[in-house]
Amino acid sequence: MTTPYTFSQNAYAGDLQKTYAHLGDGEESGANVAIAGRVMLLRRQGKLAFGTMRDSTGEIQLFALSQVTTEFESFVKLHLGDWVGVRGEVVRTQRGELSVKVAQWELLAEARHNFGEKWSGIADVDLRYRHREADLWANPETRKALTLRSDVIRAFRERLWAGGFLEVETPMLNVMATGASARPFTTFHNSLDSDFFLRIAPELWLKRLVVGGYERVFELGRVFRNEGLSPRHNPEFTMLELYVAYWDYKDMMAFVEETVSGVAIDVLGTTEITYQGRSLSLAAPWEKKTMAELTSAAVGEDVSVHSSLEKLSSLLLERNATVEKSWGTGRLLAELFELTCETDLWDPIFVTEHPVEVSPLARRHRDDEALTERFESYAVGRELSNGFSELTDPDDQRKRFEDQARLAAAGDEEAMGIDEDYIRSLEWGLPPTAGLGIGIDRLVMLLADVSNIREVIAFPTLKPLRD
RNA sequence: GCGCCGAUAGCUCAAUUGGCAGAGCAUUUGACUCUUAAUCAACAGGUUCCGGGUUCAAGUCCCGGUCGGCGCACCA
Repeated sequence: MTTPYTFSQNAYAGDLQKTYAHLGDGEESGANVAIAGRVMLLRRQGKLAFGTMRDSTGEIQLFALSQVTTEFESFVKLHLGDWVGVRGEVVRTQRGELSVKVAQWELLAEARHNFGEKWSGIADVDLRYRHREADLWANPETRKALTLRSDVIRAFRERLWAGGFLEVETPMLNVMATGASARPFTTFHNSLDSDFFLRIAPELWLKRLVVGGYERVFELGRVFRNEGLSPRHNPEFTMLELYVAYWDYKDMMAFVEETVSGVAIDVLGTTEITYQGRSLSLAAPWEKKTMAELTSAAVGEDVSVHSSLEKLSSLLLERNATVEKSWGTGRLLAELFELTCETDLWDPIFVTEHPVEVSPLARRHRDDEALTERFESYAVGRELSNGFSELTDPDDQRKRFEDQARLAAAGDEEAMGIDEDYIRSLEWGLPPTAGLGIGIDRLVMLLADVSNIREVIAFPTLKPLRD
C-alpha cells in the first residue's frame, strides 16, 4: 500500500467546532479546509456516508456523498482507525452536526488492527500499558491524564522561568548513589572499566551548582530507585528539584504552597479538586505542624526526639512495628509518625522539624540541634514534596555521612556513603540555601484524579513477557 | 518477595451443580440520500493464558507456571 509522504493540513477539528459554532442546521459556510485524523466511526446510508474523524484537538463529522466525494465506494470501505486526509467545505448537516463535506480524500495510514469497542474502550490493562498507542486511541481518559501530565510540567517550567530559575542537567550515571535513601540500579561502563549507579536524586550536584554561583537552579528529570512496584511506585519517576540561595525552609514552604496551587489553577483552573470521590483544597496557605505535634496527637501522649528510647520503642512495638537496635530516638519518632499519621493527612499540610537522624542533608534547626529545618508536604495521605534549609557546614556534613556509613555497615542498604567530593564542594562555600523536591508523577495523579501511577506514565515499567 | 483475585472470538463480556463454546461490536457480503454507538439481512470468526492431573465428560475441579490487578513489605 502506498501512502502519501505529506498532507497539507490547514485546520483542526476542535478549532472548526469553535469557529463554526454559529453555523445553522443545513447551512454551508463556503469555507474549504483540509483536515486529517483517524476515522473513529463510519455510518453508511446508501449513497451518503457519515464518519467521525478525530485529530489531536477533537472530533468532527465527515459527510460524504456519492455525487460529491471522489472514490466514494472506497471511502465507505475505510476501516475504523484508518488515518485520512480530507479536503472539503465546512457545513452543518440538516440534523445539526458540524461536518466537512468530503470533496477529495486520501488514505494516510491503514489501521490493520482495530477495536470494535466504540463505547467500552480497552479494558485489558496489560494491553493498555504495553501498547499505550492503542490505549490513547481507544480511551479518551488516557489521553486526558497524559496530556495533563504535560500541562503540569509546562506550568512548572513557566513558573520557574518567570521566577528567575536556571534549568540545568546533572549526571544520571554516578559513582555513588546519593542524595536520598534508596537502593540504586547498577550499570557498567566498558571503556572506563567501572561500575556506575543510576541516580536516585540530583540533589548534591544541584547544590554544587549553587556553590558555583547559580543562585536559583532547577532540574526536572528522571530518577531511578530499585524498589518494589506498586500503584504509587514506578522504578523510574520524574522529580522536580530546585534550590534557592539565601532562602530557608520557611521561604520554601511559602513557595511550595503558592506554586503547587498556582499550577493547579494553570492546568485545571481551580484549586478545589476531588480525588477519588473526596474533595480537597490546594489553596494556600497550607496547615503547618511539627512531626512531634502530629505524632503526639496520634498516640495520645507527648512524644518527641527527646523522648526516651524505651518509650518510643514500646509505642512502636505496641503497634506491631519492627524496631532496629541501631535506631535512635529520631528514627523511632519518624517511624512512629509514618505509622500513625501519614495516611490520615488528607488536606495539604506541611509536616516540619524532622529529626537530624533521618535528615542527613538538612541543616540543623536553629532552636534544637536534634532537629532539622525540614518539611514534607502531604496530601491525600501521601508525601508530595520534601524540602529543607540545606546543610552548608562541611564539618557537620562529614559527621552526618559518617553516621550514614555506620548504618550502611550495620546492613542498611539505603544508607548513604561518605561523599568526599561533595564535602570538598561545601568547603568552597555553599551560601544559605533552601532546597525542594517534588514527585511530579504523584502530583499529576492527584490533579488527574487517578489511583494508579501507571495512568500518568506513558510507558510504565512492566514485567517483561517471557518467550 | 508474600497473600488474595483475574485471564473465554480482533475488542467488550456471558456460559446454572462438571454436561454440545455464546452475544454485541469489529471484519466479510448485501440493502439503504441526513446519520449520530445509524438501522436491517447474511456469512465467517475459538490452543477458553501455558503445562500437567482428576473424571465417562473440564472454560468450570486439583497441581505447577506466565502476565496483570489489589493489599502487605520497601519507598516518593
